Amino acid sequence: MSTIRDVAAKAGVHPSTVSRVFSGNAQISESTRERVLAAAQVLNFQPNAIARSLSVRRTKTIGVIVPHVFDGYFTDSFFPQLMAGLLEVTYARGYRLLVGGCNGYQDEHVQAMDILATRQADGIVVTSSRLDVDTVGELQRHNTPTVLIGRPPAQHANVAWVDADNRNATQKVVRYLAGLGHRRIAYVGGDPDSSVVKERLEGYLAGMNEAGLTVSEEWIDYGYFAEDGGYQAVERTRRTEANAPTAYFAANDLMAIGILQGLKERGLAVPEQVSVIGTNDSPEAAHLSPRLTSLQVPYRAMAAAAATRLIDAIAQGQLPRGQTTFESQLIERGSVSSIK
Amino acid sequence: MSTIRDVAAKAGVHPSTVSRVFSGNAQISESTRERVLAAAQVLNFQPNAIARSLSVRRTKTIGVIVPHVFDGYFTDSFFPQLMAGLLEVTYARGYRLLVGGCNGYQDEHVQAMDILATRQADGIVVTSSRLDVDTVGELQRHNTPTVLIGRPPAQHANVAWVDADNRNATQKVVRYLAGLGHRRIAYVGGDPDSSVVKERLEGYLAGMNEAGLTVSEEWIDYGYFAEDGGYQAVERTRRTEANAPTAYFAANDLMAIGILQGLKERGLAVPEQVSVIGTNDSPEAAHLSPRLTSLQVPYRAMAAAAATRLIDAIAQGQLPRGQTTFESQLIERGSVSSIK
DNA sequence: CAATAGACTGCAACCGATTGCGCTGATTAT
DNA sequence: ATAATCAGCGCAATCGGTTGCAGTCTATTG
Repeated sequence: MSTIRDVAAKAGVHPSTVSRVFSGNAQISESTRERVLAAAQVLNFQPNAIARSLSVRRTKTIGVIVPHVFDGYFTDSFFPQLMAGLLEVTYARGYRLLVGGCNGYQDEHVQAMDILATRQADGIVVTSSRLDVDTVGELQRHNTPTVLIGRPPAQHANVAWVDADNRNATQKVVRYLAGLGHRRIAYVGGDPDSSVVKERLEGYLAGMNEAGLTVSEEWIDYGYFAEDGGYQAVERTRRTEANAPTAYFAANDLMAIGILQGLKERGLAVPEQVSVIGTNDSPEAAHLSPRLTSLQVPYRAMAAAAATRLIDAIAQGQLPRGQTTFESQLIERGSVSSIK
Repeated sequence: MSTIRDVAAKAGVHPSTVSRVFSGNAQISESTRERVLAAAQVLNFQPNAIARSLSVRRTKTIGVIVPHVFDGYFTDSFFPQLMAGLLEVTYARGYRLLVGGCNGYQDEHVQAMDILATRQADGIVVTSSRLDVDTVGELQRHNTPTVLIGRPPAQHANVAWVDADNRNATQKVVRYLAGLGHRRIAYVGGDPDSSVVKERLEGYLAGMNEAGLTVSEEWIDYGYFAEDGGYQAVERTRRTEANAPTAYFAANDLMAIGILQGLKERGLAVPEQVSVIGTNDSPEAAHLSPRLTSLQVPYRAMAAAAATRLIDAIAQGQLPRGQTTFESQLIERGSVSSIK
């Protein structure tokens, strides 16, 4: 591989001139430009991005950590949409994505810090916020370009984030269900330590309250985002049939599928006897029977917005700011009906 | 951010000593090690990975290009499985993944070359091989660590690759269908310019031949991996009902879903009247009705193998070699029945 | 015609690590 | 007691670009 000095020698100029020719932003006479380009051509010269990064202290890369050990992570539609949104804008802006695995929330934090501390990326988007690991706090303390997908714990008021309207959307779902006459509505969340799940729970509680419904502890369960968790949630929520929910809201479609399955095995018809609403509008939702009504969260748009905000900030040499909430949309299909 | 020299100054040693302490592989007395570590501690020193990369000419990163403009790419289960497999091993080996978008096959080639030429990654895994863009050839010409997922065109015999047994698996599927009494079997491929699709077509032809069945041109169609393509494929393959296929094999589940839909609209019952087999065993396959029989291709394992082979080669400072074929497995569900 | 303003390009000091070589002092072998 | 060995560490060159500063040359202005 040839270097800038090889080209300089061949073209009879100083290396700095070659550099200027390739970085574009300098006054170079047409004749020397041509000579340099010709020399580069025959030497098959390509500037070394690593050397450039070292010099300009910019990598044109943004980092993202994915918890590769959670199988469901790749099955759920969140991940593909996240990547799609991220790539859409990184590509358009001439950036690339540095993706690292991690084996849990604690490690996500370690990996994120590592990527930034070692200057492998210009900024990072972090996708999970859990209350037990203060990733956000440390990221802030290090003054490092970060934008979250998902709202941070309250103590970090001025981090940049994009988020879905988890609380409101859930409240709306409950309102919708209550409007159809449902009085016993179950909330099946994912990981109870994640902030999304907490926000949704708040929305659920608010919605129940708004509708004048008292909630029974039995209706609140956690399926940890897995199909089996949804399945078990129906067992746990239906100990006494008199108090059993007539509607379920699940924090993703995988759990909703588990719920559908559990209901079916108990001989309960959906939507005639029990209604079910999932979240994420994953590809399979439209193909289940009954077709699953699902709360569509615009993850792709959120990811794109996050990347845009991050890259804008990096370009201007400052920390990202701003916080945007995206509206979710209920995709009504066939898994919900009213109570007569 | 502090540098190795800051630490050296504070610890009263030479920068090279600090370097040796951090890279681990050198004789350093316990006392100086401690002093250096202490100094690093208070200065919050983290070695700059970019500088290190420049010096050692290794980035601990492997590249992969994803065609982010194809919507279906993110909906299909190939992408998540690819990433899962790649991350699983890159993580374990202390590598990270550099992901770049691209807007088509030609651009995939450009991006791949760019990542390598500019030394942003130590190697690359390329996922598509089309005959009209000679990515593989150029990659080889540049002597750059590459492993393909998918078999390259015949002229590049000694590239490293992992692939599914596309030809054989398809032949087996046809044999299976023929064994059930089907005589008019359709093949609905994806992009006809991709080598996977060509291999599958060969397998299809071989299977038909083996079963002593003559194939009608009308049974071969291309849905370009999209649901709508599958839908249209049934229109095109059923011009004359007398010659209409009694079984469909689709190159992914998305197209199979389209086929299911098209069949339904024509009032054809699956599997009673027509059988359908998809490919990829995507999450929705198990939840369709009828539940879709699908050819499961072990993409995750293939990706993991590709990454392993690549990293092994990089670690030994040589080019990856070796070619492995993975067996696909037919997951039998409810969309196939025999012809009486 | 002298002075001044650009336009080009070279110089050299970085960016932040790594590493072969050599020196010093202590330990072990003879 | 001397020589040989080796652990431990410093020196300085190197990886491949970038960029502020200054010098040269040409063109323009008064």
